[in-house]
Amino acid sequence: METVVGVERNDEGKFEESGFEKSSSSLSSPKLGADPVVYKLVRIEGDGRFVPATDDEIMEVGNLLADDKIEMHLVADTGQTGGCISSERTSSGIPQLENSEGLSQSDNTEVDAGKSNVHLEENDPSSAPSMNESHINQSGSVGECSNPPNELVEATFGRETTVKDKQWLKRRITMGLTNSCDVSTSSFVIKDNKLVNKDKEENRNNLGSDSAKAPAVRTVNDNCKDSPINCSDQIENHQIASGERLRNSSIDDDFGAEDLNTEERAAKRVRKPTRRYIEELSEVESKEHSGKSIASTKNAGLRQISIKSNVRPFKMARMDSFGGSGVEVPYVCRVRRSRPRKNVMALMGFHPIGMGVAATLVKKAIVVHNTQPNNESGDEALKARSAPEQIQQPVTAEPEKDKQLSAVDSIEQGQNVEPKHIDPSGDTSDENVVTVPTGKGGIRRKHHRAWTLSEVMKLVEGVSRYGAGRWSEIKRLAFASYSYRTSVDLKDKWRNLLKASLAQTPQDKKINSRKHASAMPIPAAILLRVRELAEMQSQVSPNLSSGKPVASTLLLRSAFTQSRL
DNA sequence: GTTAGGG
DNA sequence: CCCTAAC
Repeated sequence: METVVGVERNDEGKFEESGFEKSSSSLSSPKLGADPVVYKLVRIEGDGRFVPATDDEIMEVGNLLADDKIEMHLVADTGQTGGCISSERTSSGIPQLENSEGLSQSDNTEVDAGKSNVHLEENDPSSAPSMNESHINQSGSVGECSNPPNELVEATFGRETTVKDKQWLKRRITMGLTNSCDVSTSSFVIKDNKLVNKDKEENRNNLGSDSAKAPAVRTVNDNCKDSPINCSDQIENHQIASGERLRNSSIDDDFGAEDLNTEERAAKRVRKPTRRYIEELSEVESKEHSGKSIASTKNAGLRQISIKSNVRPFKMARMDSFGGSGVEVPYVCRVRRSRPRKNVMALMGFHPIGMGVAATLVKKAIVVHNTQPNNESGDEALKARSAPEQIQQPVTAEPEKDKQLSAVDSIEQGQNVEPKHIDPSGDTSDENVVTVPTGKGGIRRKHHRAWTLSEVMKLVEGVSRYGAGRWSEIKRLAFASYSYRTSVDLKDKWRNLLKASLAQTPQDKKINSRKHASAMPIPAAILLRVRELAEMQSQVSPNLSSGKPVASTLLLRSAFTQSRL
């Protein structure tokens, strides 16, 4: 594939943004400032080397420039997109001439600040070149990011373009523009005089004394800034990274889009796909594409992520000593940190014998390790909680912890041993077991601690007092004695309560009637209260939420004492 | 370090 | 309950 690209350079060979002048035949002779810049047309071969453009090519471009001024106007708009995206390198491997910052900062071009007013007018001699140049500029940068402009570039500035193609192209361009980067004329900074002033002021602010030298192209870029949402949204479809960059850069000094953005975010906290999600996705993808070459240029970015994260788990055996005896413990090392227990346990399942031994031995070890277990210190609890994560860390994991953990896992998995004394956080008033072997071999989580009614009560009360969302507050004040409940736990529990309360109300209380012997039936009164609170909090603005415990708390209390077993 | 949300 | 992203 070969592409014809315009490359501008001054005498030193340094890339500059500038006027337009072709080396061999001058298409137009912009009377720019004192700094003469040569604009060269070159073709870039597949291997990335420059080849001087033939006269034909040059003529081609020239015709285009001459014929389609209006098109060029539009093209300039596309150019903004290019400017906005501005990747570091062109798709063909040449270093990008300028990125948007470069453009805005380049002070080599003498452009009268006032000129920017007329910059976009069709007949302005200086406008055409600079716009064209911005287009060309874009030809590199956009290549990676969005497809339609890419087509445009290849067709238009490739040398094998038929007239017919061009016409089609025009339509494409126009349509693409209206769709992709909606720069409505009304919001055109340039044409509207007031806005122009504003714009100029902005330039001045941003560039300081350099404002007078602000290159014309910057004006073009500013257009994009005025509708960054449209731009960025479009772009994000193609490449998130670029979109992000654009968004960041354009938000900074943008005035119009501020509220739009906040509005957009106010709705809900936006989360980008989690690593797990990506990984899982990549797993699937990699299965599908296992044989194919990975390096197809499109989607290269995404694909790369896939590749990186697509690290296969591998097993290895490790000699570990539990309570003095050496036991070979299968070990899973995944780069990705995620629920390890399942993996480990699954593996364990394949080595029942070894596991058995390990389990028993480990049991000992654990007992030893937990000689001082009965303190309620939150630290202990937290340590115990977070400990399992270490098991998946490669060999570097601290052996002690590791031991302990694998041990716990084995026990869990194993023969229903129920070492209550393992309970890391000691026990509070009414205690339940750490591992609850549910009838058919299912195992409750190690750290699982069923919510007692009293806890639920406290939670509800806390929420009513401090408001949902102030989890740390609630934890600190209402759950001071329950060290094993983290604020996250509170939050989760509240979420569940909410769900329960909402699910329950429509169909009266089947919950109570049903025999949930194991699961603590939450008294309807509490659920009711939960719903009440939820409603309140959703309606009342958060600043009022710090209000009163409300009388119903008392009712709740009585309800609780009654329903207590 | 906290909070929100998905798993 | 865990994990992770957003704040």
